[in-house]
Amino acid sequence: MSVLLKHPERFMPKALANPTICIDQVDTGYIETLIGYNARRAALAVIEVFLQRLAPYKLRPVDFSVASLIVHNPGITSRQLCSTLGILPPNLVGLINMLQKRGLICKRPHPSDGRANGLHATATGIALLRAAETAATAVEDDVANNLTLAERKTLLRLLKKVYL
Amino acid sequence: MSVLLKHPERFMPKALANPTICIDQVDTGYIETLIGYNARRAALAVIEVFLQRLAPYKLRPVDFSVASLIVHNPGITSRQLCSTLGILPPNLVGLINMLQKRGLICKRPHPSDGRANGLHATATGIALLRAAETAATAVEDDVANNLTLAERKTLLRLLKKVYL
DNA sequence: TATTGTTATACTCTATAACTATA
DNA sequence: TATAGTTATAGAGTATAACAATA
Repeated sequence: MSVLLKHPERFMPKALANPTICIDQVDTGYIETLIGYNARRAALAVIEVFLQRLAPYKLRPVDFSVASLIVHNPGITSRQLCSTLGILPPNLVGLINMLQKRGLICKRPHPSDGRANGLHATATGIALLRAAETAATAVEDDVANNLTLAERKTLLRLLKKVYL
Repeated sequence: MSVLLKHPERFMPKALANPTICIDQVDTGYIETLIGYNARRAALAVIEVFLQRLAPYKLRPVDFSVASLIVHNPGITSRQLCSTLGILPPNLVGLINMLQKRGLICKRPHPSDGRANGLHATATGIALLRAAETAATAVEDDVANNLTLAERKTLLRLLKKVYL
C-alpha cells in the first residue's frame, strides 16, 4: 500500500492497467536479446555448480582464480593479480592471507622491487590446485553438456570478443 | 609479513619458489578456458557500460530488467518477477517501491488472488522504458561491435544453452 | 611524486527468519 | 497447510580514503 500516492488511480489509465488481466507465461523476449543479461545468467549458473563441486577444496571462484594464477605464474605480485582479475587491492589482502594461512602459498621478497612480494604456491598448494582444476574442468564439462566441443570453443571465443 | 608461519622457508622449496624470478606477462591460459570465468568477465564488461549509459534514467541492470518485464507483462506479480530473474522476494520489495515512488509503475489488486498485486507500468514508466530500452540496445550494439550479427546470435544461443 | 601493500570503513548485493494476510 | 508480500537483519561482495615503505 502506497503511502506517497494518495490517488494511485491517476497512474492507472484503464488502457494501461487492466486489473482483470494476469500473466500466465512471462514474456522475457526483450531482455533475452541482451548479451549482458544472458552472460550474467550463464555465469551465475556455472558459479552455482562450481560452488558445490569445489566446496571440498574450500575454494570460491575468486579464491580458485587467484590460487590458479599463482600456481601458473610463480612470483606474481598482488598488484598483477588485481589488474588481471579486476580485483581491488584491499579486497585481495584477506584472500592472500587466507591462502597463506592454509599453507597453499607463500610470499617471498620480489627480486627487484622492495615494495612487492612474489607469490609462490607451496607443494601443498600445487597439489590442491591440481585436484581443484580437475574438478573445475569437470564442472565446465558438466554445464556445457548441451554444447558440442566446437560450440564450446566458439562460445569462449565470442565471450573474449566482448570483454577483451 | 606473516605472523603465523615462523619458518616460512618450510613452504618454499627452491624448485617451487625461485626468488630471482618475476612475472612480466601473466599467463591466464588456464582460467581463460573456463566458461564461467569468461561469462563473468563479459557480463561485468557489459554492465560497466550499461551503468554509464543508463545513468540518465537512474536504472541499474536489475531495475531495468524488472521495469522492462513489467512493461512487457502488465499485471505480472512480484513472485513471477522473482522466479523469472532469480531475485529473492525480500530484495525485490525495495526495488518495486522505488519504481512506484518514481511513478513508473503502480500496483493493482490481482484479479483472482487477493494476496498478490498485479504490477502495471504507468504512461510515464512506459515512455521511460522505451527510451531506456533504446539505450540498452545501443549498449549491446556497442559492446558487441567486434561481433558480426551472426556471431551475436550464436553467442546468445550458446549462452542460453548454458543456463537454461 | 608515484606505486605496493595494507588498514579501516562504508556501501551494495544477497541470503535467512519470521510475520500478515489470503488461498 | 501453503503461498504472496513484507520486515528486519545478517552476511558476502565491492568500493573509497588514507597510511607506511619503497621506487
